[in-house]
Amino acid sequence: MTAPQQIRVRFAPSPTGYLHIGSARTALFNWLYARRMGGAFILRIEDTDAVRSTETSYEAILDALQWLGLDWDEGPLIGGPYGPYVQSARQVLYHNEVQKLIERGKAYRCFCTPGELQEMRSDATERGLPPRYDGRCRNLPGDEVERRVMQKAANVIRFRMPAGKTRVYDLIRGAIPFDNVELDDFVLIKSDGKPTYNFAAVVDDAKMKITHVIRGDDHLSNTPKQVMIYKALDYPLPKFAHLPMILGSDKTRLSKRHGAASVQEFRRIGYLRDGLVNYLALLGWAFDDKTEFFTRENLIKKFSLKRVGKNPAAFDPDKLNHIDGEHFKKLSLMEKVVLVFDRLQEHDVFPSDFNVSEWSIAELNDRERASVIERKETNNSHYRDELPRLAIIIKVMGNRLKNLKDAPNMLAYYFKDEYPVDHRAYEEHLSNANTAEHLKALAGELWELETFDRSTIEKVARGLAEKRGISAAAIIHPCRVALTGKSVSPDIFSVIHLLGKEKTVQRLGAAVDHIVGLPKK
RNA sequence: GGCCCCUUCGUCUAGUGGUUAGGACGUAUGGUUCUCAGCCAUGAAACAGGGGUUCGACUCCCCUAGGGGCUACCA
Repeated sequence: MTAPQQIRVRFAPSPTGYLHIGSARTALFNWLYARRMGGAFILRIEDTDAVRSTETSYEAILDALQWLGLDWDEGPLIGGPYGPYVQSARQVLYHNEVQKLIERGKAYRCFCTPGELQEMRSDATERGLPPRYDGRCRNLPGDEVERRVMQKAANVIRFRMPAGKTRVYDLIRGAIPFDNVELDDFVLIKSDGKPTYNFAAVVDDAKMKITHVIRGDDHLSNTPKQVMIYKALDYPLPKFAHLPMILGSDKTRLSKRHGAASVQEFRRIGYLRDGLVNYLALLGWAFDDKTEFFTRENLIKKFSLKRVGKNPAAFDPDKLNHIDGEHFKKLSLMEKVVLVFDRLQEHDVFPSDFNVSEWSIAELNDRERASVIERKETNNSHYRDELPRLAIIIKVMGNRLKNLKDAPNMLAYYFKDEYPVDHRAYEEHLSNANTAEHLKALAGELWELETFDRSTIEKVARGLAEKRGISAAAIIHPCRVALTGKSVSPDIFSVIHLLGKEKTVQRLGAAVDHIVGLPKK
């Protein structure tokens, strides 16, 4: 009995842009598999495309992975026994390996120019043949090759594809047959000396002892070529698992025109990382017929490659919102407060000239009060005094605030005088002269209050309605629009309380002015 | 064009020869309420099409269609 070999998987992005949501899903599945199996998750940067690779992108990708919490066991920043983990630093390796192939007659130098190749292809296409390399440099005599290399003639190194068939075994799709003639004498080393993706990936995966290659579906057609390289180099073959693609709502490849497409965009919008991770896990994988909510620990516990599906999945923002919301809902009040607080700061929702006085902390229970006070003392933000009131606001908002991302817009009216306004609500509730009278009276009574807490406010408002012989709703609805700009909000008496006496009276006054200023009908 | 992959409600999916084809998102209706959210109740909504195999196909095979990928000195 040999000890079971350690599972090693890798995520190998090329630094040519932000971390795309599809790549993030690939990274996640690799990470989950590694964590599930007690294996190693390796990060490798495939920057063999000198033109498109950038340093900014490299940093953005690492940053996105860190934010997602997909920590790697070997790779950039931390190194490892099989480094370096950036392909541009592994040149020598590729050359040694390709040298072996040349010596074994499994690869050869090709001196064809891009122009010649282009001609070759259009020629073939014209004659209705598949465009392939015609093999004209396949059997150049050795001394001829040597002579041209000495002359520094530009050349690439091609794989000498043998005739026959190659079968790929995919963990998700089973056996897939390919005919080698379709594979072509593809390029291993470009004329700039850099390896192509197919070659570098194989050498690195082999040298890094990768046991499972889990990657996007778009690589499936590359796999037989890679299998041929493994065989030519006598490398042990890893297992392959090709994940279905993630598509946009129109079932075409997900891109910017579908809205957010990169991890950093979702982060900026305000999604919770665990919400995004949970949603991504559900794209192409399902644990059973009902479970959808997963913490990352549970994901690790339940993940398996066997339950990965074959069909491409369309990205559904609605469902993401829902899953994200489920994670937000599970947060404790203080966790929400901290998150929302930071987010409001990022969105400049705390203008310095907006002060709310005369509200009470009585709406919090003892435990909540203690923890918010502790939080306030340890927070060093300029706006930390807002924390207690924010805690009450979030409590009062309850499940109306479904996602963190909505906080700046939904809560703006509590913190500043410029907030989104629904004009239809104004027309509906703030257009009647009687309403102006009611609101004026309400403002007057509120202004006189000694104790400005929720129950007193409610008593006053309802009492006023009774005195004036109108329904409470006739005051409540206009009041809501006057104070929040919308026709929906939490319990209006709580809103009044949280806005404080001064702001409430001020906004009621503005609403009265608005009605009075309306053209007479 | 060639090769390869994929195809269950609008979307994500469960399902592995015999099920009223299940769940979730979204959506519709009613109830509760100061609005909304929530909650409760009730709906609508799918096996791409056609051939086989079989006593019996969503499930197995073939074809067609549609979508996707590869076909680069991109990854």
